[in-house]
Amino acid sequence: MTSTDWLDPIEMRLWRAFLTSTSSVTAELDTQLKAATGMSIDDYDVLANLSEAPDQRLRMSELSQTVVHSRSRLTQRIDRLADQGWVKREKCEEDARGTWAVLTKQGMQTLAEAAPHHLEHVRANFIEHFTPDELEVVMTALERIANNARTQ
Amino acid sequence: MTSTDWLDPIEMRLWRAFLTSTSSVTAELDTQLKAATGMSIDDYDVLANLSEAPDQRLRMSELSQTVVHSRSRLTQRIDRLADQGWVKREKCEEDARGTWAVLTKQGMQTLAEAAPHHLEHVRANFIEHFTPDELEVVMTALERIANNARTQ
DNA sequence: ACAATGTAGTTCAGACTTGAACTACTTCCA
DNA sequence: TGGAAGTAGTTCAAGTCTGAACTACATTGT
Repeated sequence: MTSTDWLDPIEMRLWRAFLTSTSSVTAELDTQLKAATGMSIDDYDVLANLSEAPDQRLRMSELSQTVVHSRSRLTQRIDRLADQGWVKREKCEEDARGTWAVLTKQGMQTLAEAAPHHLEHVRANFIEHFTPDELEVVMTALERIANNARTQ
Repeated sequence: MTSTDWLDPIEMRLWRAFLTSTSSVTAELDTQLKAATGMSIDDYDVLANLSEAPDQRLRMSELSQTVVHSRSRLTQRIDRLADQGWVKREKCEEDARGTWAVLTKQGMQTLAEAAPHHLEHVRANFIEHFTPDELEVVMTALERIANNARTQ
């Protein structure tokens, strides 16, 4: 008996494809983004989420959930992004325990410069490999999984 | 203009769902596996791939591709797995530069003990969220992406 | 033959992540 | 109203990853 006996072959192929596609796409995009801009794909993800938030700001705890970082990991990422001048912290008035992570003007500009190049690579390495029908099905399924995890 | 202008909204939803589902599923499974067995999901992945290889062995470079690790990362992972007694290195006769990573008997046993519990969680956190039709479509699409990355 | 180029794997320093412990504030409820 | 329990965020040490530099062997072309 091998370790595969507990998932049938199709299920195992799905799981393997998920693991491999995940790792290789993010590794590839991370390399490209670092070479072009010096920021990692996780840095980009933080800046992009802040850029779309009301007032370009999110509470640390909310941001840590959306980018799927532990609290300490986010603390340290925001430290580094603040050193770069791309993000700043602001005290939260409504809750004295809280902190806002706020995108700076310079961070916004850096993101805007990085975006076209990065999204071109997202398209080339990921989006373009789906037919329109597949895109719809895969999106629906992965959103279900992402939402399930978020609410646990 | 925001960073999303370069992918249409559906494409962006797919990309976000991919990033989030990826991170949250692997984080969740990693936590569960570490609590149950002390090994990480990457450790498991290495052991599982070795267990299915002929003679329970793979060359370092081939293994580094299948688990999507840089060479130095795999070197260090195999160091740790060897410290645990789950894997050993053997010199490669055909190519004196080469090294085999070989699953030990103890590694096989540890994997066999870990597998049911782990795969149950893979099912609960991932597989069960797909309908049979979706499973087929998502698998096909993700395999295409994984293969594309492998051949670049 | 043999030099040039390529491939397999390791090493090392610096960067990053993990997870538990900690401070500070808030909420709950007797 | 006050103290017990919960939440927000940071700190720190130990563990892990990155990427460039390195050793050693193989292949290629002349």
